[in-house]
Amino acid sequence: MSETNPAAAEAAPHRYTAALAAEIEARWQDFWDAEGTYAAPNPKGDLAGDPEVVARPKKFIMDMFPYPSGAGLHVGHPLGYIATDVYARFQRMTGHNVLHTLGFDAFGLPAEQYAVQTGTHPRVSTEANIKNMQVQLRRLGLGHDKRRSFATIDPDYYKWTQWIFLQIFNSWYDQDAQKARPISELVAQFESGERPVPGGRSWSELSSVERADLLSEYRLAYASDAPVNWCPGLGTVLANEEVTADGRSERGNFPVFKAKLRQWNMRITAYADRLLDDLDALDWPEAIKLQQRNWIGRSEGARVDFPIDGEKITVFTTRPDTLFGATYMVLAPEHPLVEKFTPDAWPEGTHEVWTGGHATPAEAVAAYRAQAASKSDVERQAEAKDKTGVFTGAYATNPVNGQRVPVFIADYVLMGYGTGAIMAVPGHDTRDFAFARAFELPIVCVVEPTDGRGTDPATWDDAFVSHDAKIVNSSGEHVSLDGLNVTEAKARITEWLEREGHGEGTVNFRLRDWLFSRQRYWGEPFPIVYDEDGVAHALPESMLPLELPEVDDYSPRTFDPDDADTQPETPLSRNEDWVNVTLDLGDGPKKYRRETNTMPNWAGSCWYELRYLDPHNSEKLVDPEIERYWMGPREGMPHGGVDLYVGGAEHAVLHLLYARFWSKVLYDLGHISSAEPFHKLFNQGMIQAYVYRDSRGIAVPAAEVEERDGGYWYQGERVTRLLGKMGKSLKNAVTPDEICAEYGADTLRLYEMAMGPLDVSRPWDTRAVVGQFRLLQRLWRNIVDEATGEVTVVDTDDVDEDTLRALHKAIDGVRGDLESMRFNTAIAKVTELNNHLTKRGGPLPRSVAEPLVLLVAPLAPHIAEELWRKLGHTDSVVHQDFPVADPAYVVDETVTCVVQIKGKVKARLEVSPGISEDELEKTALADERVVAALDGAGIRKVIVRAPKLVNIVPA
RNA sequence: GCCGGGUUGGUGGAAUGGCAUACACGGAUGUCUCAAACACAUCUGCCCGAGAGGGCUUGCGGGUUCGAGUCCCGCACCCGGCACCA
Repeated sequence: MSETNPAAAEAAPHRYTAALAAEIEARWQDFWDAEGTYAAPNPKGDLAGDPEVVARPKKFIMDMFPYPSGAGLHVGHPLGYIATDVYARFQRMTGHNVLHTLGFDAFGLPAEQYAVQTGTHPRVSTEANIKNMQVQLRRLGLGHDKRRSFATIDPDYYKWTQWIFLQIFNSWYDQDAQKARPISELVAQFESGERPVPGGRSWSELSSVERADLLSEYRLAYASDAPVNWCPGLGTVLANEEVTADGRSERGNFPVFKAKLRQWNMRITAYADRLLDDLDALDWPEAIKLQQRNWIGRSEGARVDFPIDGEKITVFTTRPDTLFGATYMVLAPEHPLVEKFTPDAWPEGTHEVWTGGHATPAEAVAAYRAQAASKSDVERQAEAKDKTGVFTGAYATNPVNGQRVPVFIADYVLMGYGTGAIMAVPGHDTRDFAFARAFELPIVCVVEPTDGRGTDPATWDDAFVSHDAKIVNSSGEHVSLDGLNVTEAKARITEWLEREGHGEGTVNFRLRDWLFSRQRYWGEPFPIVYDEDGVAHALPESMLPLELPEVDDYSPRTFDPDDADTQPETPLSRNEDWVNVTLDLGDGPKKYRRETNTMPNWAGSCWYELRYLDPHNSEKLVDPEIERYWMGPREGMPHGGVDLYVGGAEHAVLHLLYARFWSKVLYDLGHISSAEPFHKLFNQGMIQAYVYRDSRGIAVPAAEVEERDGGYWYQGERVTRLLGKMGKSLKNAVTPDEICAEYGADTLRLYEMAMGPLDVSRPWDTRAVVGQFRLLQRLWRNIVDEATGEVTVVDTDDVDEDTLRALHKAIDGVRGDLESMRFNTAIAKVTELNNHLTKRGGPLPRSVAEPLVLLVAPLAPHIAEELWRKLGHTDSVVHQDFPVADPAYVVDETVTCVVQIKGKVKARLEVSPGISEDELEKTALADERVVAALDGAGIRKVIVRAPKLVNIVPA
């Protein structure tokens, strides 16, 4: 609590109060800014500095940068920033050149929506939010190199985002070399004939449109028609989670249609294998690696062609070994071949449940498609248990045994995965089994069950799914798999399929290309123009940055909510002067139309680590020497990258995968030396907060809830307590500003670090913050006289053993804890030492006070800086060496040895740490409590772990 | 459903297979004070017992081990993520 009693303030005018903390903190924050205390020198360029510091080992310590929201920060936001700051400070004190800074991820939807509502330009509101956040963050004493900060909306920054887009646009993936290469090298291959042009003509015979279309097949950034959730009523495309279960928009409740839209894509799938393989060398949490592996979703299998009417349907299967058990096929409802094979009438004897009650196949297919299209993806998935579908009237042929198999459409098959078609093996696939039962389709057993259920599928309740069993009933004229195990059968059948031209072994990925355009205003404009033939051209580097133009209205044009045949009209497209331009792209002035989509929010965060290194470089994205210095490969980090990247686990796949992808392209093209952006990743937990709800379930202001009689009360009414997220809507937000005002930033920092291990979520408890405040007060009082403000430390060599041991044990423990980011236990060890010193009383020897202050410095930098100055030093505590423990004092003079009998503690002995096992055993067996407890019983065995433990096992 | 993580006092949490409950919050008592606050000191897992002391205890049930919060198997519950992935 802040000091309010005048009498007490008079008695202790120099007590460490909130007011004094505020004064100290403001003073040192000003000092650090003025001195450039946290400036990290580059080896060259405008940020070059002290060669001695540059020569040290480097540490690049980074946070996931924030989006500057209008709501400002609550105490949950800075958790990671404080952690990286403590770690960075520790690294500075252990001889490293530390790069630590923070920028802003400032393009995004909230600012645009605010602009639509208020007419305020997104730049205006965003920059105001950034300013506000900078004030809040500065108050925490974060040691950022502010020269390196930027926002992704700065034209100097997004110039390079656009430049990278052009690098990607102007590249293709060479499958032989397994790397990206400039598109000009592909053109040269086509020109020389080294690579044949599809269709048999020569490159010079192709029109410009044909050339552009061909290159588009190769470019790493390409435009294509992609299915999207189009909402005419809002005039925008929606993400899946913005669409309700019944296919309407969450906002406004308008209908949403699946529409094809010309969109930019990034060919991230070309990198699937490398993104997967390179994970192995990264120091990331296994859980996150696993999520990325699952997201990429590599599966080995085979493509199999099923002949139909002289053509074929190609399926992907991971179980080609079960081909003899394929009794029907299913296509995704959107599959383009469906119309082609749908006959005019139902074949003779078509089963009634197959037709869905429709008179013709065309009618049935149309009805099912309409029904599927009206449902959202979420709903299609929600109804997964009840298998729906309809017969197309067509039959294909199973290549392995020549059997006719009916072709269905069903929405459990997805157009976006594999080939959009499956062979159904109901005997050995759970979903196929359910579908077959619903539609009375034949089920065949081709994998011998190992669970005793027998080989008659009619008696089964579910499919038999196993990868470790014998193949049966799989013998045909041409090939037999009987008796082989699953793995052998896969190899045998794949070989057969390839030999006979019915298919091939293949690898399929779940990963899809990255949809890269948005119909928004507040994003990076594409540096792309279209000529009169509609061919896309890259702007030359000299025309970058392509700045966002002013527009009258930020809202997209809306349409009749029910009119599916509309197209989005982007805000940028309305600025005709900007859109229609005459440019000279090297072949004289010509008319062009600009691309009017903008890049997604991810773009700016895909490469920002690189710009921190060399933020003002106007010639290059980053100077190669500087990049190699901070991020190049090193011992233990073969792909290079940031030394530590801290952020929330919610970015496990998208952001981290996209950033890895961009790194690899830039690496392939020779722009950077690091093939991975983030060598070590750490996911901090969430700070949760209690949510109090009244009897109607409405959240009540958490700050006004009282606890008494074992319950929680708000305005006399009993309320219930649950753990939830912190935020405005749940009325439980606590801001760093209020904690700083009541206790100071050092207390807030300590509390956030002391709450628990950094990687787990834990609830905020404002009442408990005072504990860390008391720690700082006691620390202060151990060094400063509260009445006079004078330092009480004495210069003496005469320090008691207990204190030396307490000090060096603390140094040893805190060092290890900070290195491995166990900040909570580091603080506990500092507390223990400080409590020892409080209890000890008397003036502190300088040789104890100084290391104590240095131990605290990474955690509570302001008070440490103040005490360091009071102790007579004129240089900043930030660049002092972290104390090193004297091993002689880390071990105790005597240790407590526990004597157990059958694992139960029966006696404790004080012994020397160096005691031998024999002597310890003798001492233990001679102890009277042990003798009494053994009560004459013989001894079977004695386990001795000197000097801590003896365990006696009686006969 | 699948994948990942978790479950330790009134609360947040600590514990290389070796004294379970460090450190902090909260609580109790005392010293100081006219009184209170602050500070300092002592106590504070649960049960039995006046006490000495004894028994029990890391979600539940098994197992491995001289010894398990920690390793293995099964179950329950909680939190994330993914989801008809062929």
